[in-house]
Amino acid sequence: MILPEPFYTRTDVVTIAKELLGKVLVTNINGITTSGMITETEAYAGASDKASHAFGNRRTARTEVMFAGGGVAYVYLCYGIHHLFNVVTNVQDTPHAILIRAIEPLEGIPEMLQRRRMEIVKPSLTSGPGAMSMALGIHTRHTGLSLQGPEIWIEDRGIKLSKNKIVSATRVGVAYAAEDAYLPYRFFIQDNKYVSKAKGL
DNA sequence: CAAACGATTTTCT
DNA sequence: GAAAATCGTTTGG
Repeated sequence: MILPEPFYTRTDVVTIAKELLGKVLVTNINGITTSGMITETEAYAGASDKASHAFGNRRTARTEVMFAGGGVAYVYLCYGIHHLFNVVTNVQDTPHAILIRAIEPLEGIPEMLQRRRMEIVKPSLTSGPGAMSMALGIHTRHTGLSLQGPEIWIEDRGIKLSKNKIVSATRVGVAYAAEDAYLPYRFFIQDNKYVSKAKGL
């Protein structure tokens, strides 16, 4: 089943980040369906989180979509090339978001390989936020889209993860965020090959 | 209007 | 393991 809007509009972004592990992210772009199980996420707690683009309720053209109610996509460009896919959570005017950092490929693997210009499947296909977005065909033009489909959505396929498989750690690439850089807001599935190897621990 | 920066990835040593 | 690449967004003049 597709995760309904109330799943996203809850107020505890950390809880939602943990629950997204094991769910399936699906895209249908230009008629091509690709999907994968979410293996790694990071929570960004809006106004009170120095690592968030919306820290202190900073509103710009780019961050505006985070101020919408939960259940929409926030896609932005980093380092000029990488499209990073986030899920907006919480209620309207509270800019919380969850960065999806890695997935384990399920459907449309040939298409993902083609988009990444790779020939064989290996963990680098979808481990890491920029790589994952490219494999799924996610583009900044998809920012603001509803996660109820028809182009991007997240499904619960009944995958159960035992709690000791969920590991928390510090977030990646947020050293500039001072004390908030040490918050354990990164979550991933232990022993899964499709978790980004980026520095972080 | 111009300059600096980064929630990363890839490639080379 | 370390360093470079690269451009939209943000910030300052």
